[in-house]
Amino acid sequence: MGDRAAKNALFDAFAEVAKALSSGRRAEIVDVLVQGERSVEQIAAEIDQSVANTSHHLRAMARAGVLRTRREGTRIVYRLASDRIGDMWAAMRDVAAEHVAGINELADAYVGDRSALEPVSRRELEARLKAGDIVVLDVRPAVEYEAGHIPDARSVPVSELRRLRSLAKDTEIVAYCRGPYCVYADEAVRQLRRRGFAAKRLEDGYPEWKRAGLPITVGAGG
Amino acid sequence: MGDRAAKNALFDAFAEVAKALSSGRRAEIVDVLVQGERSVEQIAAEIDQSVANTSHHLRAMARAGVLRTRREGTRIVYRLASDRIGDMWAAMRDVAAEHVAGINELADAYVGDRSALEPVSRRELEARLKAGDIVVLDVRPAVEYEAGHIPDARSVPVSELRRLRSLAKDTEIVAYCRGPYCVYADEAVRQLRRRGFAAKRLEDGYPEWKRAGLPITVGAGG
DNA sequence: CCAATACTCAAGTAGTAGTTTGAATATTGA
DNA sequence: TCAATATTCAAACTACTACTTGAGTATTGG
Repeated sequence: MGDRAAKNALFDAFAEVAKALSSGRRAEIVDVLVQGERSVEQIAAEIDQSVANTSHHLRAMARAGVLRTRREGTRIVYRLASDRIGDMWAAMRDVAAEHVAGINELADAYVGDRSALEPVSRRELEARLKAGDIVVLDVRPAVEYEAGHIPDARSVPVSELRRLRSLAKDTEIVAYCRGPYCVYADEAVRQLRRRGFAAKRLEDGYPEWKRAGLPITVGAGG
Repeated sequence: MGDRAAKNALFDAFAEVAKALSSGRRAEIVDVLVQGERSVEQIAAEIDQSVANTSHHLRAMARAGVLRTRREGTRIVYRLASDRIGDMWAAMRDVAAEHVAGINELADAYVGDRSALEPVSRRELEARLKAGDIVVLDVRPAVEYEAGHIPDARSVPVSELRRLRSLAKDTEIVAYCRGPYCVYADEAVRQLRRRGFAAKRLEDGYPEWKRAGLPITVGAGG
């Protein structure tokens, strides 16, 4: 008891969890799976990698314990082993945002300048939802909306935003998506503004809303 | 904006944080530094590695943003960049405890069987501290006690436990140390029981107490 | 300025990780 | 049973990581 070899083995096992998230592509995989389960092919498409390579990463992560699988016909569907993995990913992102030099420049390069989009805080959105004077749009893919969304949000995937008709021009809109580093809501806000709507984006996304313990709705309905 | 190269770079940057904790020895370094700042030599001794190798790890972690340094005479003192790093380490450990196959066996191999030590929960310790009917012993090294401890705990490093005299045999004792995977408190409880005291250990340790938002005392005093 | 102390750097080795390519396996629906 | 689809496996390559050894650098106290 208490010897070096045993301590090494134990801490190596802890480190396995960090290893499971220690490549950019694996971090992206977690970021996708936080939104709900996905097949290998879908994940490969999201992270722009070959199916074989994606499969390799997924297996490694499953071996480390952070992912679970389930078969659905010919497909294998991967999901996070638990919400705690999402918490850890959030902690990791926060640490990076606070301490990694140059992360802001990298984020800007990816998401572009957001200051014009007037991000709305969770707190503010919550208040205005209660007041009922805004329309909230969930611009993620429909499956992610169905897996869970902010109450009373309408599902309008960014790819189908053009078809949106039934909104008065003076309605205020808040769009949200996967999180602070997701560009769907930015794209949606820019598009809506070009068409004359008063649109803003939520400063983060659905997972943060859920993690904060705010109410959510599961399924297709409102 | 929103292109692949930029997204890769951003997520690679997030992954740097995980990489900083993705070896067992680095995880141990974080586990030590959660207790307070340390010099390179002290850390090397704690993790049983050469000073050169330890220095290498420390620099890499500092480069990744999770550690900060400060010079003190001829020594370089490393510390966590912020408490959020400790939160992330805790999340990692929890995920491992929940999901990594075999972690319990590894933990048992290192800490031994704990069931006989009758671990006391934070909640219970809090209540009994208020009632004032127990003695709490901080069995970590003295510097760690001074960096912060549970109010009214007495500093009795496990190495000096033999000298402990001034306790009535019928006093109930709760010992605590660095956390659930630290063996100082186990060692202390076993030793105290051999000498006829009624001793138990806190189920986790000081960092968890602090993280839970419970009151702490900083400095040498009670 | 010198010696002692504490830490970092550089080079080398052995082992591991990420990606690609092409073949192999498992399940479904006909 | 057979073809089609979805996923995994195996091999190979490149690049990186952990650790060791020995030399180099910076600060302190005399």
